[in-house]
This record gives sequence, C-alpha cells and structure tokens, in this order.
Amino acid sequence: MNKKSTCLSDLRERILSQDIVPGSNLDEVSLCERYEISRTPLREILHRLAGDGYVEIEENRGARVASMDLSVMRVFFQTAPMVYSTIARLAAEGRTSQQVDALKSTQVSFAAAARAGDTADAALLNHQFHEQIGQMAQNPYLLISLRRMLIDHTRLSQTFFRPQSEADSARIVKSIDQHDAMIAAIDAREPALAIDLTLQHWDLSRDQMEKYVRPDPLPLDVISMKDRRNAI
Amino acid sequence: MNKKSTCLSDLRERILSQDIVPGSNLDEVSLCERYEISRTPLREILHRLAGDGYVEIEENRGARVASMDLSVMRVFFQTAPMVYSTIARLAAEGRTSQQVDALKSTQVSFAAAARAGDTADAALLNHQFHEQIGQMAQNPYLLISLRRMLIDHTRLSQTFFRPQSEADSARIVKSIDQHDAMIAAIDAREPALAIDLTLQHWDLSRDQMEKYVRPDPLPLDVISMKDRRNAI
DNA sequence: TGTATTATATTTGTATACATAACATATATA
DNA sequence: TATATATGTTATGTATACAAATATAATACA
Repeated sequence: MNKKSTCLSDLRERILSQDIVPGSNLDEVSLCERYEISRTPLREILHRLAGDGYVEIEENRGARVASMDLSVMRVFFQTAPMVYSTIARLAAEGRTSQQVDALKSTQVSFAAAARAGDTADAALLNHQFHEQIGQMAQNPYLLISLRRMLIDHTRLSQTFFRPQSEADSARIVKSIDQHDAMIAAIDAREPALAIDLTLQHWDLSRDQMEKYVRPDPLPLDVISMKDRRNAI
Repeated sequence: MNKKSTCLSDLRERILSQDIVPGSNLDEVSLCERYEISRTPLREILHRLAGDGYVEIEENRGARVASMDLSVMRVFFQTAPMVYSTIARLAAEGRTSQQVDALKSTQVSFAAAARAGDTADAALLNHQFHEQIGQMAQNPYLLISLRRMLIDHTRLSQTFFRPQSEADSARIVKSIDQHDAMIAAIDAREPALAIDLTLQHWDLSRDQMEKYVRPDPLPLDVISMKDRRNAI
C-alpha cells in the first residue's frame, strides 16, 4: 500500500523533472522490480498517470511518458496566459485563509530550495505552488487544464532553476519575489492585481522556456564541420 | 477485447444518460457478470473512467459515478461560456475539411434523432457534436476542460430532448438550426461568428438546464398537505 | 545484398486465487 | 439501555499463472 503510493508520486516527480525523458518507454516488469510491487497495482498506477496526462498508453504497446512535440508547445504558449490568469483571478476571489497559509508554507520551502540551487526540489516546489493556487480557484473544470499545463511547464522549466549566469540568478530571485507578490494579492482578495502579477510571472518564465526550446545557436565554425564527411 | 471496449463505452453512455445516477456505487463483481469480463480489465476500465471524470474512485471503497453537487453546478454555469466560446473560436481557426465533414455527418444523425424524439440518442449525438468541435480546436489543454463540462452538460440536459410541450419542441428545432449555423461559421473560418453562435446556443441550453435544476414549484394546495398529519 | 517469411523471445492482457480492509451483526459488559 | 468489542460477511487490493499480441532474430529465397 505504501510502496504503491511511493511508486505513483516518484514516477510523477521523475517525469516532471525529466529524469524520465518525454516519449521514453515505461517497461512494466522493470518498474515492478524497482518499486517492489506486482504488475497489477503497477498497471493501475500507469493508468492513473495516463488519466492525469503524465503518460500515454497504447493498446498492447505499453506506456510511454507523454511526449512534448512542437505542435503542442505552440498551443501551450498560446493557452497558458488565459488559463493561468483566470485561475489567479478565481483564486483571489475564492481562496480560504487555510489555503493561503499552506501556500505561504510552500513558498518558504520553494524560496529556500531555489536560493540553495536545489534544482529538482525548486522545480517541484514551484509546481506545487502553482498547483495550490489552482486548488484555490475551486473550479474543477479549469483545474485539470492547469494541471496539464503545469506538467509541460515544469518539464520545460527544468533549466530555469539551474542558473548558468548572473542574469539567471537574478531571474530566480525575481521569480521568488513575484511569488510573494502573488500571495499578497490573493490574500488581499485582489483579483485584478493577481491577474497582473500572474501575467508578469508568466512573461519571465516564458522567456526562459523559449531559451530552452530555442537555445543559442552553436558557434558557426562548428556548424561548418558538416562538410567534413569523416566527422559524420 | 471487444467485450472490454463495449463495457467502457456502455458505461460512459449509461452515465451520460443518467441511466446510472450520479453518486451511485459501481459494484465490481456485478459489472463483471454483466459485461462478461474478469475483475482485472474491469478495474482498468473504472480507472480510465475516473481519469476522464466519469467516476470517482476512493481507496478501498470502490468506484462511484461522479456526483453533481450544487457547488459544482454553480461553477459549471460560470465557466461554460468561456470554455465553449474559446473552443469555438479555435475550432473555426484550426478545423480541417475532413473534420467539418465528420461534424456534418454527426449533425444529420443528431437532427434525425432529435426530431424523432429518440431522447437518449439525441443527447448522446449532441454530446458527440460538441466533442467533435472540441477536437477541431487542436488544443489538448482546453479539450479536457471541455470534456469534463460536456459530461455534466449532457447529464443535466437529459430533459432537453424529451419535449413536454409545444415550446419544448420549438426549442429542439431551434437547437438543430443553431448547430447548422455553427457548422457554417466553422466551415467558413469565421471565429467571431462561431463565438457568437456558440453563446446563443449556450443561452438556449442554459435556460433549459436551469429548469431542470430548479423546476416549477409544486401546486400550493399540495404543499398545504404538510399540515395533515396522516398524510405523512 | 535485400526482402520476405518463419521461429523465437519479449511484452502486454486476462483470469483467478488469495490477502486485506471495510461493513454489518451479534454478544458481552457497564 | 447504551457502548464497546468480537465475529462473520462482503468488497476491494495484490500476486501469479496463463493467454495473446508484438517485437526481434534467424533463415530462406530472389
């Protein structure tokens, strides 16, 4: 029973952190051995993950980690502002004080992990932060949309919390500050402000993600090696 | 294999048509006997239905048909216009001609069923019509929202296609005509028009659903019977 | 060498027996 | 009589053996 829920949450985390790469095959028996459960409960877990959009199951072909093809990425960038801002608005309108407390608690952990450079933890806690705002919105129809978006968002933002430069570190600090501002807006029940801050937060995240999707081109002299046959 | 997919689609249809009432318990063994499959594949089906929002599974307590409590209904009426109109807009922008043909085909069947008074078929074909528009939108994030909404929408609109009066029949004819207009707008790639028609369609449907949720009050003289003790 | 076909291995799907947890009923005790 | 505990029943969860499908390897043939 406990091993089962461990398996479920561990697989989720490994997919979100790209520890298991999008599109990769999930072999039942090896997962069974790893998590020390039999195939029946494992298959149940895979189906639950499929229902949540983490994996895709094909008849007689097993489960694969949900892919992230370019056509879906386009839609992701198109849709996120609308879903995120609507959720933020509803969260500011409908949140309970208990939920605000829980969000603050998550934010403390997140800020610590982000500042400490604990990349995987930071990404996962950032995920949890936005999931909690989603729950505040009290809207099951939009919450599932948000959850699907967060799966891709967290996977895409893997590099975000792994600073490579001074500018990257500055972005992380800015991200933490934006979270604090969002908490304040939600706590104060100010929907318009919450929307505004959410869109700013999105802009920051989007710029970083676009860099991940479309990184700086390789130096030209390396590209010129394509003409040297023996290099292929 | 075939019995399994039959079980899946039949359960879906029975839930959508309220043949199985929201909140009712789904006993594994009796369903196994009914569909002539063993518990393992049946449990898999229940988990898939849970992932799609048709049923809710509780640890060690089995599966229940997704409930429709009043708090969620509020959110449903609040969210539907936004999701439906956004989907309509994207469908008008992104539809393929093949999809339009398929939609027209569904509409022919729907119109026939609705006019013939085949209540269950009409409701299910109406569901399929809107599902197909959802697929045209090419947006997986919003499509799952739409699907969740359609589950509740179809269940709530059960009475829509069972006309009780001349006015009800007129509404059904109007609904068929609105579908035709929506097809034309999507086919012509006119997003603004598609949104407008969708909102009109929603208004018609909403009025009918509100009647279902809040029916005409009982005659007052019957209510007065509460004072007659022997009647209780 | 390349393709088609068969044989084999691997993987997924299903049935069933057993384990465990929840629920109902009955009995004992205060 | 009410509460608590014990017992039996029912339902859900898990392991495993077997069946079916798919992928892989080997062979035959052009």
